[in-house]
Amino acid sequence: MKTYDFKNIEKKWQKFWDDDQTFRASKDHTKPKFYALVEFPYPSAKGLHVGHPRSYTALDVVARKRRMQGYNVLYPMGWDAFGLPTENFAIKNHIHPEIITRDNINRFKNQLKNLGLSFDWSREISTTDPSYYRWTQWIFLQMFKKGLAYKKYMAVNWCTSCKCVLANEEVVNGKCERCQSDVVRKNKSQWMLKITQYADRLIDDLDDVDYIKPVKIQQKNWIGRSYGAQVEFETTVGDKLYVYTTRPDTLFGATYMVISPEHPFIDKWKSRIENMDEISAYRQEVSKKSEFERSQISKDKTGFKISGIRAVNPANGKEIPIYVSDYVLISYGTGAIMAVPAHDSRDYEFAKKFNIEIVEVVEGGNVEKEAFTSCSCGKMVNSGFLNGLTVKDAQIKMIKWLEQNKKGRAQTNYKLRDWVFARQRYWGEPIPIVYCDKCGIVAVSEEDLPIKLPDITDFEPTDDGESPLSKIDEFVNTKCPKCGGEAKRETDTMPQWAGSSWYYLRYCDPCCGDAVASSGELDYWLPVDWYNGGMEHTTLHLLYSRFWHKFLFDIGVVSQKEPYSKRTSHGMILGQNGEKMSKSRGNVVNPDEIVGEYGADTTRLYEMFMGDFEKSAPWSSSSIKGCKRFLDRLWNLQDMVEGEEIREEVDANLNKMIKKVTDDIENMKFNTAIAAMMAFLNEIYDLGSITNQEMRILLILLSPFAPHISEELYEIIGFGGYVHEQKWPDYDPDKCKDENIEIVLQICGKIKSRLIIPVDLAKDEVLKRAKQDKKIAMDLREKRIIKEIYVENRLVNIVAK
RNA sequence: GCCGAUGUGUCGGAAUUGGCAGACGAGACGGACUCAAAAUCCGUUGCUCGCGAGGGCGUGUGGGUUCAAGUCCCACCAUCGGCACCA
Repeated sequence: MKTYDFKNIEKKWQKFWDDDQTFRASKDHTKPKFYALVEFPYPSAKGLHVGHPRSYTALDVVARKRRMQGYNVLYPMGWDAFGLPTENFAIKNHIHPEIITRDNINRFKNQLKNLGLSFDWSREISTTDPSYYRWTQWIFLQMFKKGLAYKKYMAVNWCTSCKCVLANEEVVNGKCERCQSDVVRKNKSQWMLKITQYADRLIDDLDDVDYIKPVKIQQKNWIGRSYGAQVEFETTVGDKLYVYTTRPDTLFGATYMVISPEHPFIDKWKSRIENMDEISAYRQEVSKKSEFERSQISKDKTGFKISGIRAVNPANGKEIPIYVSDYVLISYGTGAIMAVPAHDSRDYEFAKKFNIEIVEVVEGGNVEKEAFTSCSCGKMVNSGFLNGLTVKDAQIKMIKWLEQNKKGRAQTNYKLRDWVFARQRYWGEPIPIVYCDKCGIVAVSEEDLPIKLPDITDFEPTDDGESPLSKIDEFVNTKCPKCGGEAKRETDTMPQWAGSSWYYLRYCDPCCGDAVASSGELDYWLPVDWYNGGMEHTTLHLLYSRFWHKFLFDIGVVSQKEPYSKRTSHGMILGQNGEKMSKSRGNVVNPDEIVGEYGADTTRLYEMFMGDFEKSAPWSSSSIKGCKRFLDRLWNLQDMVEGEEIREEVDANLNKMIKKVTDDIENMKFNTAIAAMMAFLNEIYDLGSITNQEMRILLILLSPFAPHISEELYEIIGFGGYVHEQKWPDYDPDKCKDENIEIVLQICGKIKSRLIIPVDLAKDEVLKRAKQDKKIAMDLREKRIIKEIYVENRLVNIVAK
């Protein structure tokens, strides 16, 4: 027997699979399909992280198993390669991002190939490829034509040191993610995508997909739909103020109003505001604060009362004061609120500080001490025609009253904001838009796509935060597609989330030249059957791509409402010390070293065995040895093969193992599937030998996890053919049962003895035998039996006094 | 503050969904082989009392339901993740 030379064995099979194109998805559309997808990586300079293979191996196991079960499997891989880190590296080292990207991709690809993942490399894509981003731009154009892409003058995050605009996700605790300097708000005209138009569908269609619960909950919370009412308040200047409230039932308790410092009402009526100096100073002060500072000082409420103007509570006609305070946000609802201090803790705090009247309208709490915010109990008081009603009934009645009296209406609101879809950066997809003095904002014509990134050498953004593209005259100056006159190109590029919003479509038909993908391929492969990825993408990538898909559904590009029918998530791999892996903590594990030392099969096996797939787990450099040992023991089995057929004494456990492994893979219980195979191997070692058929089945079951060693042993033992072409074994449910089983005998729930009985023995007979047991009989001698419980094939419990 | 997840030996983790807690792996300890070490193989390994047969305790804490609770209910504590003045 040769030693287990995993290095050469793994190289040999990786080359074979490559040459043979073993894992190429078939064009045969008559076969049942299975589309498995993992999030394509950002090819960073750091190389592969041990976390990547966890997700990739998991779906690789599923994909390999499904192929053996007769499915036409699509398991593709590609590169989400536009983005900041590459661009920053380019600026620093004066290397073109394209070159950096190419090198990083090569490195990543090499690392992935070393793991023996069964990707269909013939469908490899990169978001930075012009033939790919042509269609990213095309989708943007369709959105623009449908009014879903629009420009808006708005506050953006501005890094004072980098002199550039940052995305929200690039701002950490009010500081620039890269240089740690302060981020302030700056007004700028930005491209936006109207994701809010899809808010309802993005929530409601979650009912039709199989996503793990936390993902659905997080998306729902992020979209933040709430039901309430818009209410009209008259003011003493004759103008109206509108508010949004989820508690119209408490309208009688509204003792003041608050408008946000940015509210246009202030400027409109500044001549009537007697303390405008005070208000202006306050607005100035607030505008200087960053969003971060504004949320940090949330405990202490600030603000000023507007003198000279008062509002009228529409429910009771009482005049109430209007305040300006930054605890009211201009970006949510109407930028103005009706304050009900008795039943809202923020209003309560504000009212206490400014000595405003607090009127209880729902009884059940103690409004002397704190706001009573529960709306599940209590009756209405001090509320005119609502008195005595429950909160629920009062809400319905108040909305009806508002509508009848034309003072308001039912209204639904969302926390979700439109998507800021522009970056003043080089390394992204150019936004295919032209500005013409005559025609305004004009879409580039579709035949001119892709608008390619010009080849430049200076990637620094300009001092005023414009994209580096704005410095390239040949790029900027163009002709208007409409009138043919002089025009200028948009120089902003798309955010990194653009390319990843539709990549799963491109895999279906990666070379298609006249559409995102041909409809025949899309109809066959979609939806993605199983998509695994990180929880951190739940409210960004996953939501964005669902939005794009729904848009593409609306314009007839795809014929399914949802892109992914199943979404799962892997837990993070932590460092040995249980902390998140990072360079600064010095606990990073390099996958190349692990593969070099133990081999790809052991690495794959360990990543699947280390714990519950959905939970995070710390890396252990000693535990991985157990997986290596298991493969060594498997390797040594080749000398223990004797006999042909499955032995009777092994049959039951073999069938149990097949069932366990088959079910566990589908349920992502990879750790227990491996444990079952380890237990089987231990049993074989106890017996001292294994037969051909037993070995064959063991190798087939193990092959999705450890494909190289499985192929090699399959060849060495000489079964003929390759393990990956074998049919996945079935199990016989009848054989999974043992003939005799041990049951537990309890008295009053305490285990007293055990008994071996034939399986499925009748209850009466079991109880009879149980009572004949020496210990049980002894124990029962002085007692009276009250109850006898028999749980089939499991236990007997006799309750006696 | 709100939402979500988690809490089981020395460690990673199992437990057919209410039915033998600790599968499988790691580590540790003992033994075999070896001049020796590594590797390998064979044992032991939740805590505790007892020489022993055997007993008691045990799934974050406190209560409850049940013949039976890691699993269900109530209250609390801790850790992690997300959101955070969203009216």
